[in-house]
Amino acid sequence: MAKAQRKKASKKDFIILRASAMFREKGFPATSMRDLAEAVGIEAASLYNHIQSKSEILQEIVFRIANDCNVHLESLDGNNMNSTQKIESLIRFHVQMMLNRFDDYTVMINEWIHLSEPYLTNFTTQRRSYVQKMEAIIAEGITNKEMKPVQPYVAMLTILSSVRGLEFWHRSGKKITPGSLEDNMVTHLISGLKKN
Amino acid sequence: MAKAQRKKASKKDFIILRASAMFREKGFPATSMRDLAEAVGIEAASLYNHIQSKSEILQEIVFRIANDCNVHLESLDGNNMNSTQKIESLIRFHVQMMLNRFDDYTVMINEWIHLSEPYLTNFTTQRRSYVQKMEAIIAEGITNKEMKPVQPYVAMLTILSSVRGLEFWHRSGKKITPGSLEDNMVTHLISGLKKN
DNA sequence: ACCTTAAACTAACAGGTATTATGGTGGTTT
DNA sequence: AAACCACCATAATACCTGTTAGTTTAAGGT
Repeated sequence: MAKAQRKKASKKDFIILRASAMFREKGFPATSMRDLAEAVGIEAASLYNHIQSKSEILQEIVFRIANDCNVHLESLDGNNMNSTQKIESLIRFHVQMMLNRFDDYTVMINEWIHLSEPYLTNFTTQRRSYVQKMEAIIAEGITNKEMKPVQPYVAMLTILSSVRGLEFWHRSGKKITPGSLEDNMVTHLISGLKKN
Repeated sequence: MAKAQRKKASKKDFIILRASAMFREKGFPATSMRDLAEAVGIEAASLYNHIQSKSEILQEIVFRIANDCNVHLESLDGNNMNSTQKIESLIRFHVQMMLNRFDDYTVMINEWIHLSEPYLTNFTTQRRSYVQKMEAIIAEGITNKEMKPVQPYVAMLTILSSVRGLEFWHRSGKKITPGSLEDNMVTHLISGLKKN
């Protein structure tokens, strides 16, 4: 039974894997269950032996990633880093998420709006909490005189949006290594934030 | 006749106006012609007295904005600004586009992928040309030792993506004036780029 | 009063949507 | 050998999709 369950979970995971790639490429509404079924290699109706609905697939993709982001943010609390170090850790974490889990991360960022209730409200609430904590770190950095007196909200937006933009780097054939990409980004965003 | 033509153009513009708002909120594929017709105040079939297809609406929205961006970029050539000033002008232009023509600009950024051929290829070609010119300005700034030796491609992505992120500012109820938003953004992005 | 014209309507089409019901197959457990 | 179960396909449901055809309404010009 344990084996059977493992096998079932793995097929479901495979479906979600393919769905994630298609949702990223074409968007959630433009991806049909027939498209997805073909990519998986079965008929559309057979998908429903493994998943409950199209919506459920999106939920799994989005909340897996969202959870991991929250866990990382919480992990910053214990360490005795200064504000700048915390923000740098945050940038590096998001860049790595974007690079290592490209489909899932991009789907979360671009397709969350197609979540159905109550998941939609749940997500926006979580996100508001997340960005507020991030703003608090920046505000702290300004108080400590580590950072320029910018609006924390604008700085937060700039940082998260820059990571989001890596979606295009991924599509283009640029031959820049992930490491140098990460460093470039940190340089630009952190040195723009720090007081000199 | 001139009057009739003006009147027809104005109704078509009204349809596109409403479509732009709906495409931004729900995305192009998730917006139905019946939804749009209801927002306009007529039946779905009646839309076709003014437009040729759903696709045409998207084309008009996207290429109007794209054209304006190209015109601004070309206008930078004549002036004798240094690289930093050019990039600053570019940032301010895009921020203002995002703030003043929010729906259209956001639709261009998020929904261009749903253009049909040959418009899709046309758009991506135009965009590649645009970003290459922008990278050239940054590369020039690095050669002139105005700017840090970052990868021009990464800096370009960071800047354009940051503007894209203002989409969330617009949704949220933050009470930051457009002017201070623009200045904050320029400060963060330019000072992160400049050599000190 | 008649003709034209723009722009709205209703009805319909051909195809696509997610999803459910049903029945069969092949392998595993009892 | 019998019962079970995961897994797939086929067929069908009820509805939504962009779009076309044909008709009606209303206003403007002669």
